[in-house]
Amino acid sequence: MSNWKKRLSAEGFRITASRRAVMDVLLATSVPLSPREILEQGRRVHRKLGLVTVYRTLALLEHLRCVRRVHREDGCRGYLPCSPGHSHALICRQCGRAAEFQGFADLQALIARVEEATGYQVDDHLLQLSGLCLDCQS
Amino acid sequence: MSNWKKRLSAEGFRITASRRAVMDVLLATSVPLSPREILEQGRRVHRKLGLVTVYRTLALLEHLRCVRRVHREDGCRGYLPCSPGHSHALICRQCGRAAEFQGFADLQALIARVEEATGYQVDDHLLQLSGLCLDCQS
DNA sequence: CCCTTAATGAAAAGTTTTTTCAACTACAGT
DNA sequence: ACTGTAGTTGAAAAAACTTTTCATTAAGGG
Repeated sequence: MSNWKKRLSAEGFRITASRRAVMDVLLATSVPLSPREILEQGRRVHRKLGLVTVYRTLALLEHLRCVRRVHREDGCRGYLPCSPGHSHALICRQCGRAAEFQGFADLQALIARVEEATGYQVDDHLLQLSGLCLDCQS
Repeated sequence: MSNWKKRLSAEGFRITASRRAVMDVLLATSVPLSPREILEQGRRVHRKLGLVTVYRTLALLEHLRCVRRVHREDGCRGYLPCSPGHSHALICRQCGRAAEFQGFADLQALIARVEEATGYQVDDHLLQLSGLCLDCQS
C-alpha cells in the first residue's frame, strides 16, 4: 500500500475517491500545482471532485507530510508530493520542474551561527532554491 | 534624506504622502505586516490612504528593494523594511518579531553542492528561519 | 507659480479561500 | 454480505484578497 494511504489510515482518516484523485495528480506532476490546477486535473479521474475538497485534502495531506507546499514570488500555494524526511525544493524558473534536495550540514552550521548572532532559538526553516534545470539551460 | 527616498527619486518616482505613510509604518514595525494592516496603521498618519495604493506602493518598494516580502505558513504577504544588500529574515513564531541575517558562506557552499547534485543552475533562493526570540524563550 | 504627468482613491470586477449544511459513503461491527 | 454511524463530500454562498478602471489630485521641474 502506498505510503500516503498508510499514513491516512494510521491516523484514522478514510481513503476516499477524492483523496485518491488529489494524490494521483500530485504523484504524477513534477511541477508545483495550485489548488485550482489540482481540481482540473483531478476531475479527469474523479468527475465529482469539488474545489472545497481539494483545499481540505491538501490541508490534511500537508499536515500528514504527504504533500509539501512551495512558496514562490507569484502564487504562494504550489503543491508537490513530498518524500519522507525533511528536504527542500529546487524549482526551475523556466519550466517549473521541481527537484528535491537535503539540507546537508551547511544549513545546520548556518543556523547555529544565526542563533549565536541573534539570540533566537531557531526551530524551523523555509529554504527554496530556483534556477534553470538542465534542459532549460540550452 | 532617508535611503528609500533617495532610491525613489533616483528612479524618477515621486515622494508622496501615501508612500511616506507606508514607509513610516514599515520602518516602525518589527513584525511583518499585511497590506491591510499597513493600510490601517497608515491611515493614522495619512487619512485618505487607500488599499489600492498600499498594494501599488508595496510592489514598487519591493522592486526597489526598500521592503522585503516574507512568506509564512499562514499568509504569504508579510512586509518588512529591508536593509541594503541581500539578507534573510528570521521570525519569532510567538510574537512575530523579525530579525535579519546574512547568508554567510555556508549558503554558497550548500548551493554549490546542490548544483552539482542536480545539474540545475541556481540563481535565486528563498531562506527564512523561524523560532523563538530572546524574550519569548522565557 | 504654472504645467505636465505621475500618482491616487473609490468603485467595480475578478480571484481565491472559507463557511455552511444536507446528502453521501467508507468501513467497523454484526 | 449487510447495516449503522461518523467521517467526508460538494454546491452554494459568504468572506477575504487582489487587480483593473478611470476621473481627480498633486509632486516637482521649469
